[in-house]
Amino acid sequence: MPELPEVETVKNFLSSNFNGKRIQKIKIINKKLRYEIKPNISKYFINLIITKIYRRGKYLILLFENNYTLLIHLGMTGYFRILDKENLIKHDHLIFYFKSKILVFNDIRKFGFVKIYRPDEVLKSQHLIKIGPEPLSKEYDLNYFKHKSKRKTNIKNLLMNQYFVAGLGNIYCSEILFDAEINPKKNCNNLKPEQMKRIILSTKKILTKAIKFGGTTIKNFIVSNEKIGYFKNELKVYGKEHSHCVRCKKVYKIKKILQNGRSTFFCSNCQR
DNA sequence: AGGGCTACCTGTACGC
DNA sequence: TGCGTACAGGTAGCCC
Repeated sequence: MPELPEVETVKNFLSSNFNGKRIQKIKIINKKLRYEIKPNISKYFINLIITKIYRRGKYLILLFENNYTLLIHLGMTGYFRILDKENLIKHDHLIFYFKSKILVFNDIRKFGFVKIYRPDEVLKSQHLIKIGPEPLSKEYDLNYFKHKSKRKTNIKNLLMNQYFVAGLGNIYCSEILFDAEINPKKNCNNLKPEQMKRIILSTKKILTKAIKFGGTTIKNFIVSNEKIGYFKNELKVYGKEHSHCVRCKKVYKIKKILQNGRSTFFCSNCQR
């Protein structure tokens, strides 16, 4: 599920609720996620305060006062719930007990994970060492794009590649390319600088707007009762095959195709 | 080397 | 109602 705007929303939600808060107890319900949760996880974090919560790409990093970190990925269906009292449901895997709140990690498909790292190790971990720049940073600019887009694939797959730029997923790649008026099948070797510029600007514009709306709710993106997920109403092409294009107004021009086994949505009339 | 395919897991929607 | 199939926002490891 969660792409950069959703993970950013989760980060803000966790920060506002648990930054500076002390974990009293941790309970593993099911350790078998993508990677096994260390059975001795309590040993690292019990009675310690969360000092800062970061996001890098689609990853969450929780920093504790003893300098150990939790690296968390939500996979496709991972999410957090806050409870007043323990009230578990199917696919709850990990519980953090605070003084007055309980934080539960739930993940139906178990593609997510929770790993323990020393702070000097987490950025050098296999997950973070090779990923590309943050799309909202100054580093992701025309100069970067020119030098790193000399690839033998199409622009959709390039944007999906976390080593090229971190945090974009299947929804936002379609939305970004629609906004930039670029055909997702276009070979990234053939992009003109002017088109690269449009992709960069659209990336920043769409992500910024999506974060402002609290990300996109599709199925499993639940963050307690917070007002989130309203970018779903702002989607222009994702999940809208056979619709008319909101830009060129031609009917039935939103097509769904497969690229690298994933659905791509685009306007076959105005994305060139 | 890097790009494509597949596996991982569970739920849902749909056709028959 | 039930069964089989396809598909769903993710990554990573294998293969060529």
